[in-house]
Amino acid sequence: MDHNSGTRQERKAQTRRAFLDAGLRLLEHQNLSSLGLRQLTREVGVSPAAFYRHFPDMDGFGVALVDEALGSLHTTIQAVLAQSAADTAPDALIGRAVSLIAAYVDAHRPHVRFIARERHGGVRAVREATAAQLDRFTTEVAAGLSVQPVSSGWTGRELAVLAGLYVDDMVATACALLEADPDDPGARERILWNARLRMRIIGLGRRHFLDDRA
Amino acid sequence: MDHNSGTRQERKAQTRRAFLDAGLRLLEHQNLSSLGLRQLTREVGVSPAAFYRHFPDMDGFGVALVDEALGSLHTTIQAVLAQSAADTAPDALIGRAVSLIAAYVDAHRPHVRFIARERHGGVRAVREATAAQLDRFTTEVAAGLSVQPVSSGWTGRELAVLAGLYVDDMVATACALLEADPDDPGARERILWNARLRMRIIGLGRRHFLDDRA
DNA sequence: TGTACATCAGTGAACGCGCGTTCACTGATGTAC
DNA sequence: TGTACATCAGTGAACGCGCGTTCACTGATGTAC
Repeated sequence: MDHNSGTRQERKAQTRRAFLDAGLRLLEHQNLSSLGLRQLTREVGVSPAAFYRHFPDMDGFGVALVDEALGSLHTTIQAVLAQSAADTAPDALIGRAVSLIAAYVDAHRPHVRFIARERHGGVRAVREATAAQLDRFTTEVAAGLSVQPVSSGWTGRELAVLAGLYVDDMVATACALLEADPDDPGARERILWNARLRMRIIGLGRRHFLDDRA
Repeated sequence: MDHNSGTRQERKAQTRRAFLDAGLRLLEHQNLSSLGLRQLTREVGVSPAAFYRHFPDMDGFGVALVDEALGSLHTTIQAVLAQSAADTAPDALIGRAVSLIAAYVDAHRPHVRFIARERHGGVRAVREATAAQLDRFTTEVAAGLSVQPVSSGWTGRELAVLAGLYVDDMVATACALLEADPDDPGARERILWNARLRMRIIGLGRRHFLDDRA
């Protein structure tokens, strides 16, 4: 560790942060289950045994990373949904949502990479933690959709499915942005164009859902 | 190896198959990048060095598994698309597509698990092989959609996006089926109900796309 | 058909290496008086 | 404020272990004559 400052518990929190940052750095190019404890402590600059002062084992470390990566997104999503509730133009909302995803991927690339990689990865505890966070997003989006006039006549279950479709679509777009070839400047724009079209198609289906049922 | 039969090259092919099967078995519960060569050869019942007679390294083994898991799906998808071209009722197609996914997941659970796990996993060669196969699916679905009357007026690019949306949606449904709690008999039906509703929403968006543009 | 040689899938021993975990420890920070 | 004791984040050495890769080998199968 560097010569840190602050109280003992502040120093401890700093080291914990260093573990999380080092983990995200290393996990850009490998799976959690192939990340070694010694490799991690080497990157942090700390002895192997120090790890156990902060996490029970690698699984526990992974769960901490999930909360780190997705925990802060809830408030952001709430904000976008609140804006959309006050807005009538559907295409404006689509643009805003897609921009939000692009900005989040740009600003938190290692976090998104980690979630994409471990969402279906080999560590059960991490899969479950990720699923729990994504379920929360779906619930929040469903709540946001339900207050819009277009949603009258939809059952709660149908709205939940629609919200899940949006969330999965956003996750797919985030993954596509991750894999985009950085040497091809058009790739990114193409993905965003595709993302807007996809949301537009889903939105159209949403608006004509009741006509179809009637 | 057991006392195999056949010519020398047939025996070799049998051992290769045993490697792939053992790999799929072990990869139900771990990542490719944490699968050890010795662990794999132990499962096959062969000496560690034998591995190198069949694959250059673990990455090469992973790529072989991708082709194994997705290669055979193309003909199946072609068949469903051909049926759908001769069919006018859109809901019949949805039911057929969802049933196809459910049947494929049931029959090839380890393959699907492997793809879900390694699609965004830590091995670049495997990610690229998976992406290539899924791109082929998207192209095939786009071709299938383009011959339907509903698609007149759509540009090739728009059709490709729509096909990508369908493919991603099917992958998401397959993953959901994998994670379904086997102790909850209703979970499976709930997922299939959701999948049909999602496809219905997308299909509705598709049908009203041109009205919207006009 | 029988014989002599070539091929090559699988063997088993050996190598050096980095792994996760444990343990008693150190010494700076915190606390009670 | 000063002193004596408690806490606890981080250390460093030690352990046994399984890893990937190499190598010369064996012996059954294949081939040429």
